[in-house]
Amino acid sequence: MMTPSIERFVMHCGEMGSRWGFNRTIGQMVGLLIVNDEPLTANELAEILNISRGNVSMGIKELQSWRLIQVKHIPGDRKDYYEPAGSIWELANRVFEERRKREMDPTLSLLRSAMLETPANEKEQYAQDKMLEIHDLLESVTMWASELQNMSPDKLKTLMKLGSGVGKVLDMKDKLLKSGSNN
Amino acid sequence: MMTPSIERFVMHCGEMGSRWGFNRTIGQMVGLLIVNDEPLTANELAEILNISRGNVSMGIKELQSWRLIQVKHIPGDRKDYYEPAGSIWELANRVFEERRKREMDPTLSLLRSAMLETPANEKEQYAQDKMLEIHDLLESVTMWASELQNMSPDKLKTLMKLGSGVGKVLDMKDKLLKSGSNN
DNA sequence: TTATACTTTCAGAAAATACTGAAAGTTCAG
DNA sequence: CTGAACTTTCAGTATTTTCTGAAAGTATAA
Repeated sequence: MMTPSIERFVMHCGEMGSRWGFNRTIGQMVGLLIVNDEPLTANELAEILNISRGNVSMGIKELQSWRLIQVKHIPGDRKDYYEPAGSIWELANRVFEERRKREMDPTLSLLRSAMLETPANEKEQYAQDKMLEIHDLLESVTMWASELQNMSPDKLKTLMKLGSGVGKVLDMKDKLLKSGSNN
Repeated sequence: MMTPSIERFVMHCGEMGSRWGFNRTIGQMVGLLIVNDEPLTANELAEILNISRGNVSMGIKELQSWRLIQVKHIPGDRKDYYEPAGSIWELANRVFEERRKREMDPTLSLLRSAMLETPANEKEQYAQDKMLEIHDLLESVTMWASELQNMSPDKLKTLMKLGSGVGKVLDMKDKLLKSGSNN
């Protein structure tokens, strides 16, 4: 049903699934939909991956909540066909964003409320200091990440190609600003 | 044993644990060690978190493999005391790096080997094209991430503060290079 | 309306993961 | 060496997560 190299890829997605934030089956499903050259129905997914129809249905719901797949209707066919919701680049962005929401936002919100309390003693003061440090770091990172995500893909790609070269560009910027301030 | 606000933070770390790549207990352990103003022994961890001594021992091993905690010996005391292995910034870096290793490197290596195969038909050709796209994206991201991690924290912080302003700096760079090429 | 072709839901089963505690291992002072 | 103080290991158990399949739900054609 799958050629060996495709199967290897799909199974790998399954194994990595839980590290990427979902579970085995869901990893396999999205992997398969990405490398398959045409949309698949829920029944086809179940058959190809050897999992129950119910499991596929739950997986689809989850993948839709991540905005990674979408329904495609084929004229004259009542079945729901599924395909990736965008290019690889877009999918990667969605995973990134979704994980940010799930992994950082709740913590940020907990920390914000912790910052409002008045430390009752030395130990609490120490703890609050640390929490503030974490809060500030998390906040810069999330803000930066969301700003990067709003940049055009082209610019982002340029930036990535630049690599550690950004350092040089930053230095340049400083010099320019300094000489600019003399005007 | 813990003040309410500290307990709230530690329990939150437990709940987020699995999203961050470890499990509940390990999340609690690292959370507690971070906000506690002094190193703790394995027995203290077990007692404060109400978990078995054996569980603590396994958690310590895991946290050491992430390079998030380290042993501290107190003169004249045979017990092993544990404390965070560095500043919040350093810890965050380690988590980031470790996750990159666990979440991207294996996939990159699978994809590299998939690129060596010769597609047998249309479907395989399509799959290989997609895999190449994923490969290239993952590769740029990992390379960029590791370059950023090698930058000095100061520069990284400047870069983050700059936010989407990097776009402007990039434009500036282009202009400078262009005018520079006239020399 | 009914039959058909499809999808979703969810209770219970199966599988995976995490935890306990007792036993074995280590280290070191005396 | 011996025993006390500490740590690690791991088989068995508990908990959590995932999966199945049958029943219920939905939509449409006739």
